[in-house]
Amino acid sequence: MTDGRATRLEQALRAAGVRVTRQRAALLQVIAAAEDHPDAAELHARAMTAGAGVSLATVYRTLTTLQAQGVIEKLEFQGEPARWEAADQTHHDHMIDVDNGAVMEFSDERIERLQAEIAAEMGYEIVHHRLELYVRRR
Amino acid sequence: MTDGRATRLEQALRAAGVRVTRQRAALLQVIAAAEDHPDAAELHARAMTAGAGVSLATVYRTLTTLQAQGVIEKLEFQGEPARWEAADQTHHDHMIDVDNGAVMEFSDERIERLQAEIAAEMGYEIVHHRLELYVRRR
DNA sequence: GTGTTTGCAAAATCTTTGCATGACG
DNA sequence: CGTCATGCAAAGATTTTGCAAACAC
Repeated sequence: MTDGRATRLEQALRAAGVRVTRQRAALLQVIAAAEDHPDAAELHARAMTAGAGVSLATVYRTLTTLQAQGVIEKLEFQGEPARWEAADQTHHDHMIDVDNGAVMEFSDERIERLQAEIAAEMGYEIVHHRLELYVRRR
Repeated sequence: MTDGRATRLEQALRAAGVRVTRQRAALLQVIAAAEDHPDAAELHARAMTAGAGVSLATVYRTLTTLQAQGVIEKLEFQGEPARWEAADQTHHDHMIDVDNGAVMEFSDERIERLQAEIAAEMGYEIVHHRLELYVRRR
């Protein structure tokens, strides 16, 4: 079975002048399959396990490229290496369990609205934002 | 004129078993005087300019210590070295102008409340959080 | 074909650390 | 004085980059 989403993505990338190399295709697969939030080293390991020869340098370059294309998003939690997630979902923020490192997603349009209001009041518009809740089970 | 705040802080540190060395006193001064959000290298430079001999390693160790004491807070904006600010103010979040790097502070109790609500609904309590708005003038 | 992308290894950046020496309380 | 802190230099961790060879379109 062919992965429809990956194929569509590849076409979009080509249309944007980004070459879909064997390495990039492999990383797209790995990212699409990820249900967590892996960092560069982890993505590299998964691509290698999947049989795709890719260098870590290429992983980094590819992540930058895919981010510029809006295909993936970069997450930078406190003091950890950057993590990545597919951007094909609806917007959400993250909640991190400080005891076990679990990362959960949540979204709240009231908060989104308030952020936009606050920025507007100060004469700005939001380009992007970052909201992370570091939490503990109660 | 003596700096009342710095003196009180030093007493609190000593009470907590933290020695107030010449280097730490100098850094406390520099941090108290800072009206911006300097990183370790910048704090080091300011301390040196002020005539205090301090090594960069000590600056890093001191920042870690002061953070553990709740005296300062660590800010980690996207892809920059960590910045620091005195913790003696009321809680606030940050807004960063993506065009010129200016960092502004803001606070909104409605957002704070919503965050706590969301965490509670999922069975968690907030240990700390991070909210950054990357903005552009409109 | 030809301009992009890759791999490798080296470098860059920021931060931490081991160990002998110095100094705070 | 005993213990904690400092300085130095070396190491760590993550990410970036120069350059020649390989590849996508």
